[in-house]
Amino acid sequence: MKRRKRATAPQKRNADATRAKILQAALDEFSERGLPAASTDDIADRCGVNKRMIYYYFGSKEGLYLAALESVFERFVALEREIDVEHLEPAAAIEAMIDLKIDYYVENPHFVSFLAMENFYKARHLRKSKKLHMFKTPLTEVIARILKRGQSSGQFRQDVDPVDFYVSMCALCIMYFSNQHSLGAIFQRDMMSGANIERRRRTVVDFVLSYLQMTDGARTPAPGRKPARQAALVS
Amino acid sequence: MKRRKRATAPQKRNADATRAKILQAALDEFSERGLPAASTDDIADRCGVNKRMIYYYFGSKEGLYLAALESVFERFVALEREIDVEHLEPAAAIEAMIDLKIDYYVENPHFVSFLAMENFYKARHLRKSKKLHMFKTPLTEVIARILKRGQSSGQFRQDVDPVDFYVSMCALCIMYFSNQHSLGAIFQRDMMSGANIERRRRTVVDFVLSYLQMTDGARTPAPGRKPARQAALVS
Amino acid sequence: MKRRKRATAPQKRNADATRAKILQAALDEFSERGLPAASTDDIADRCGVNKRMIYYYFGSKEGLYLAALESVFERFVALEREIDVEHLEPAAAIEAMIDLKIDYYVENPHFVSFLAMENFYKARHLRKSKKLHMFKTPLTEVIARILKRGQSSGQFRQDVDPVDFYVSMCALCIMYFSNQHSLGAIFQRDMMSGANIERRRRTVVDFVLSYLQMTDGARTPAPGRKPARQAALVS
Amino acid sequence: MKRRKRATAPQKRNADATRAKILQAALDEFSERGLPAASTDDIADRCGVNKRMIYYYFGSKEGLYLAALESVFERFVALEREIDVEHLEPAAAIEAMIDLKIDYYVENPHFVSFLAMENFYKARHLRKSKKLHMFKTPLTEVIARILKRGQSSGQFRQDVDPVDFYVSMCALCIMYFSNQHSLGAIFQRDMMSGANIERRRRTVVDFVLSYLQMTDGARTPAPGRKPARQAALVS
DNA sequence: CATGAATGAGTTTTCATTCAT
DNA sequence: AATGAATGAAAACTCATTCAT
Repeated sequence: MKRRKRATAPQKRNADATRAKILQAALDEFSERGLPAASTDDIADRCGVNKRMIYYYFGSKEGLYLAALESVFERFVALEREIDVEHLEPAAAIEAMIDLKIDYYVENPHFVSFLAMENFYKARHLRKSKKLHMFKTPLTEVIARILKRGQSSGQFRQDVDPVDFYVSMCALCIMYFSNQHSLGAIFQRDMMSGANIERRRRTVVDFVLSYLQMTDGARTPAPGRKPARQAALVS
Repeated sequence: MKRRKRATAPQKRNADATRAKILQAALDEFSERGLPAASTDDIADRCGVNKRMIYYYFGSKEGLYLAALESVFERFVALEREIDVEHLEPAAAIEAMIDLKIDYYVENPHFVSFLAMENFYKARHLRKSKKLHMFKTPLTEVIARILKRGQSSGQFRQDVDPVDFYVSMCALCIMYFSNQHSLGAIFQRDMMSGANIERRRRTVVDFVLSYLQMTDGARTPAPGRKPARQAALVS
Repeated sequence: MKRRKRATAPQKRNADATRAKILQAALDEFSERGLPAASTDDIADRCGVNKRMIYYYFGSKEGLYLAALESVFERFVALEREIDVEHLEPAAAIEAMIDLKIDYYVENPHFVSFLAMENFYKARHLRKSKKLHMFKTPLTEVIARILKRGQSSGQFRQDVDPVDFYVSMCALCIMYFSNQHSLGAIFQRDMMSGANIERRRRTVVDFVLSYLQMTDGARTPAPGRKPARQAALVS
Repeated sequence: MKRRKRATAPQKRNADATRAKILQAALDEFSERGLPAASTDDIADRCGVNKRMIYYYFGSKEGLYLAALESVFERFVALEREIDVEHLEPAAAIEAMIDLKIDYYVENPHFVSFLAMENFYKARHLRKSKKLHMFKTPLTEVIARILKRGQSSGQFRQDVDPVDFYVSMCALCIMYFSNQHSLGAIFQRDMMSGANIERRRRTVVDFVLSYLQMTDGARTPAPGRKPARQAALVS
């Protein structure tokens, strides 16, 4: 049904504004419906801009997706770059980072969606991005410094790989949000209630600090452990 | 990407086999391309079955997706139901469960994909499933029993919520796999190498047991912690 | 979605019964949805008979339609053949025929539907019927005899063509029913209420008898009448 | 019945013309084949317009059907609105209206087809039309005024309901055309020959004026009339 | 007689993209 | 810079009909 006349008047000639509007609409559309289901018609409708402009500014639907993806990652690493925890106690610094992440995921569901989507597509587009090198999360370096401080003061265990540690911390923070819907459906909980999010935050902090403060080798090893089904891992 | 006239001979009349073939092809197609991008033409071609049969057996593309989703979850909970760790030491039992999960994710990338996809779509289809009640992971109960054993023997801390704990364990296990591509691209690592997977496995076990074995309140609290930006959580 | 197992057990071998069931279902389906929209699947479902049987007994969907059409017309002319009005006064005989028709249309909406449908399709199938000759309505002859009686007694006008008269009588009776939905929508009336049908019945009788009882030429002629736009009729 | 690649050159950009072409083709296709059998492919081919344009302008096949239906009705009531019979003698005015109708049906078989089709579908689409209120035929008011004039001059009977009368007049006019094919097949006549149409016209005028000019109660009542099978009408 | 499974052609509809202004 | 109109390919889905048992 011939899309009803937009209410808005034809665009003033304003390249930056138009571009920005399209990008914002793309962020919404892609994170709601995913790359293949997103429609250029809908994106144009969402922002009251002529569909042709998408091609003018972004070349193609995929070009627009890439731009949206990059913008999402840029904002994210920009925030991580801003954090200043060097003046805090090591444990407090770790907590601050966990807070940062959790707050970010709560407030930026777009990021969570794009990250999941992009992983579903095997990071096909992310890898194509010329800005990929900019997305190396700055936190790993911050973490490295904090770990060092905590280790030299004896608060933290010694054998921690920063990247591996970062992944663990991240996993504890993000999976709750990225998988909120299946968890919610299966456990019949509203994962996004304030109380549940706070509980999550405390659990994450507890997990991470427990790990860091555990004296190396102090924990009871599981006796007779063998590297389960190692064969399968070769593939 | 062209299709057209299958060369294969007409199907033998065998309802179960045909249904199963379609389902398997759907598993592959959906987990590779996602629900909207998956094509019924391709699914039919993949399994050499007339496209019409998809509608005969599953009613619609979405019906087929739901059937595939359910089959993926059924297999998963079936495995979790089989596990027998009651005879193991609590710590060893926990390790065994982590092994089970990690091995499963390594060997069943379909599951990881479907889970991510379904969450992307806000569990829209999962919630529609009449089998949803069957997907309540049996592990939470196993975990509850093991925790109790570990707690009464004094090995484990007291204040552990089984569901919350399950989510954490799960997060540590699965996020590495579900996000392997973005992590791999950003950190320039092959997350699926045997060595990396083994390292991951050890880290997860370490995280989880550290948490469980930490004496309650023993870890240094981050001084002056306040419930960061609680306001934002109200929404 | 693979049509759910019929509740009924597989058919007993009973040719006539099966044929009749299919025919009845076809009557319903065709008169509800029309020939092109009717589906053999639905017809089979409606009567709990295997779809293949439609082809066994009727050859094709169109063959079934023709059989349904013929059955509808056969029942109709059978009724008209039964009527006995020879013993009634001419006017009463006319009234009896109008009653017969109106009652029939009220009670057999299938007939009204099939007649409209078949006319929409330019009587394509009716003309193909080998039974067409049987459908020459017997009423025209009954009418001819009654008119003669009424004319010789001086009650009825002389210049009446039986077929033309039959068409008029029929029009007054059936159009109210065949067009009930557009009339109902436009005039916001429930054409099928008992009161409205009765009013219709009286009006029809009034129209028909007024016409028949009018002395030839008695009515005021419209002065200066010319055969409006005759040219257009050539086409 | 094959289509495929139009040979025609791409359309000039002219929204109104394209829309109009599609609508005209739809009028033809729908009135020839009916809503379900009509094909958007054929409609596009008929008017040399890209099939996609049907959806661009009308949203769906059903949207196009509704637009066609509305256009058919609009033209019809527009004509009825134009008629000016106030200056004619009452009887002549009635004749003029009958002429108008019959001429219209002869020249606009589309209207007859759409009306029959829409009634077959229980006025489903007509009722959905936002323009339904515009289709209340203006003739009923014209008729009311003429009847009043004829009644006060003593030419016409007193007890005439305008809507009921309109339906009768309409029935006498249209049924001959809407049912021309079954009547033609059964009576072996060419209903559309000029002579037959003229005879019809005279009969209709005769019927209608006889009814109107009949002195109330003057006609011989059928003795012992009882409201035949009234019970059946309750339902 | 009766049936469930299978087929291929055809249908509406959607979509990213480009044209002409 | 911006726009409404136009396009062709491909998508999901439907259907009458036939096969094999």
